Amino acid sequence: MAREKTTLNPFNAVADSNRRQLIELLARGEYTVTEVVQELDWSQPQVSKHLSVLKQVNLVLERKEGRKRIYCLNSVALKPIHNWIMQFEQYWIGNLNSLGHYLNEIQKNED
Amino acid sequence: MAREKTTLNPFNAVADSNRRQLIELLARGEYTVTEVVQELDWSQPQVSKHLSVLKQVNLVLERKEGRKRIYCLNSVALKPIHNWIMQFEQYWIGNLNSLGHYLNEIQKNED
DNA sequence: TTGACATATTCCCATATAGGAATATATTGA
DNA sequence: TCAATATATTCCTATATGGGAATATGTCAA
Repeated sequence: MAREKTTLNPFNAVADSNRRQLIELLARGEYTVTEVVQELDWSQPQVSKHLSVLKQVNLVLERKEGRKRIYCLNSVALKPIHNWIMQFEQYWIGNLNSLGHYLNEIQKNED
Repeated sequence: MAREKTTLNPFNAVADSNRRQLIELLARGEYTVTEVVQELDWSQPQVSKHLSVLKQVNLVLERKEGRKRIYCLNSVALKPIHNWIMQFEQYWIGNLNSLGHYLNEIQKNED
């Protein structure tokens, strides 16, 4: 077997750092392919291809206007990642917050 | 070029659904390779290889005990994903929360 | 030392990229 | 119709998988 397809789900689509950068850009508003090309200094096919991957996992919305296509982030499609990562949030709160850690220790000693 | 290495960062390591499942298991405590094999019903090399990837991005901690190796989740290594995803949380709160949406509409009409 | 157990590593292969270059498609305006 | 603009697609290649099978490494116990 090979790796899972990048178009399988947001986890795979977002693994690529260029696509994360593109997502961050599109979070700021609507962009034309040409505008993305100018903003990120990528080649035009590179932009179109990355947008295509994001479109296939519903991470971007596409709108036609004349010969232009306008893209924007569909942030809701990031929720699966959010939901998955949130189940681990509890684990590092106790580990990193020194006050919390201190309080936990006190509580332990009170038992 | 090819895809980014799975061992480049947690984003790439976590893209694989099997590794996400393994992470969920290890969040529940300490596991031996053999115990993971039994729990997930994977082959032993498969488990060792996936653990190796997770180890290289610091997502698991490894401890030796006799001929056994005991692994557990290093949840803090998930924080980069958490941090990245949190910057988009604001966008779907307004979109999904119907009360929030309702209030936003009211506010609009007041202008 | 030897055998059994626990784990890691190597070898192999089908598969899927990402990016560059070239080209195709679609739309507009003259 | 034709040229220009905007975007998508195809072709190519180097690279990196993930899993199975086989094997190597390490450690214990008798």
